[in-house]
Amino acid sequence: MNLNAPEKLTRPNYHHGDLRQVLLVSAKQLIAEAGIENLSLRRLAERAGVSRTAPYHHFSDKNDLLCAIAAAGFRRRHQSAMAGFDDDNKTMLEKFEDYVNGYIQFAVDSPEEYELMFGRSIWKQQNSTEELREVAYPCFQHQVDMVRYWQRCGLITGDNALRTSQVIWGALHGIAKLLIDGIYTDTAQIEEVTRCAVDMFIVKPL
Amino acid sequence: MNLNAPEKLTRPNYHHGDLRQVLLVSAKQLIAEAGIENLSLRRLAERAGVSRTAPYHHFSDKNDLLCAIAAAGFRRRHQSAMAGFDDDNKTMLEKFEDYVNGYIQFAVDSPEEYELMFGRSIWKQQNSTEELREVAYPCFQHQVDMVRYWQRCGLITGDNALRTSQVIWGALHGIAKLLIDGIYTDTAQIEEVTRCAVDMFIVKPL
DNA sequence: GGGGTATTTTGACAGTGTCAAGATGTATTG
DNA sequence: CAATACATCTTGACACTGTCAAAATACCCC
Repeated sequence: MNLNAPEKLTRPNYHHGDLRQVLLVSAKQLIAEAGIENLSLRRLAERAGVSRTAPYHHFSDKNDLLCAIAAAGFRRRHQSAMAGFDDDNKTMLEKFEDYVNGYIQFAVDSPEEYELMFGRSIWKQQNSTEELREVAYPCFQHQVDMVRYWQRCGLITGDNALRTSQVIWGALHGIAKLLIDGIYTDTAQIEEVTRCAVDMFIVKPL
Repeated sequence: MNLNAPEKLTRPNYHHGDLRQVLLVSAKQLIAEAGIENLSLRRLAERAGVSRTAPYHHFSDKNDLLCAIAAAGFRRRHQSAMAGFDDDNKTMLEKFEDYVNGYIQFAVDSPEEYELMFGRSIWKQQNSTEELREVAYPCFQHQVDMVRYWQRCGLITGDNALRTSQVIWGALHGIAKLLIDGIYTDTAQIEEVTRCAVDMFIVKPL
């Protein structure tokens, strides 16, 4: 019937079989290549060898897809952060340093994924999926727990772990954003800035 | 000729006369109402009572328009920051507190404008106009100068004003972003968070 | 096999930014 | 004053976008 249907040649079955997963990894690739703002469902479908509206049977929305990608990112990030913190061979200072460095490095290494995970598009005005929230909140909570630990160790001042954690996370988030959004243009200074951040937050030994 | 041309009725002259300015203020309104992502040149033109492509004779691009709006925002912000800092009736601590509070307040009061000014869309990959850069960089530089002042006063530790300023600005930027992007959902805590930030950055009196 | 459901497709609609050509004013110059 | 140059505005068009409705196709269970 339709002679201009190359996808039918590359795909033996009418049903794709694993479209949801393929869309997710393909979207991640597309985002890494061209940025979030250049991700379109249509191009995504084309890459998967599927019609324009096929994705809508696996994701209710474009926003739904973005939330799913972000949720995967949070899972990955959370595991990495926990692994770094639970390493008993490290001193508390090393743990803090690694946390700071790891946070910035994650953002710099995958700026587009970071932008998606912490950007406004999926968080503003009830856009976030329940799945996303369920994955992200433990991630946020873990940061508070770590800060509480460092406070009890005496590495960080203050007694309100939540507030302190909000400021520290804010600093890391802000530095990361200013870097990957192109405002801090000199990315060679990353190491110096993070070191300065660590110095400013820890209690100085006399 | 064209009977469906209501704009011709509301506008006596063929030439608008002040379209560039009207577009700027109209765009600012539209952004404040519906957010940056909902700003379209077409709706903007419609509001100004002008055809879709008329704006292109005053702004080469949508990006060009956004940069112009952001530049105006930087001018406003810069003046406000300078006025607050040059007030000789304030102690250095009060100046710092006012700077921090003013920064967060500016972002919370006009989240969409803040998003535009410091968002990636106009800064990433050579998107920024020369006019924007010329207005914004003094704004950034002023923050470094203030930090240097506070360091010399002994209010803030460290000897590298640039690095310290980058961390402090990062913290303010990050907190602001987490607030206005909807990740810190509890906006009632704003005051507490900013106070905590001030406490963490200043040298504590014994 | 038959009916129900999940999946995919085609068609369509309302948007978007932006380019090319033409129309209409204003300014300047001869 | 007339003619020419220039700025400004408009219409038409193109290639995109997200998303809905309806039809087609394949899979699954009774």
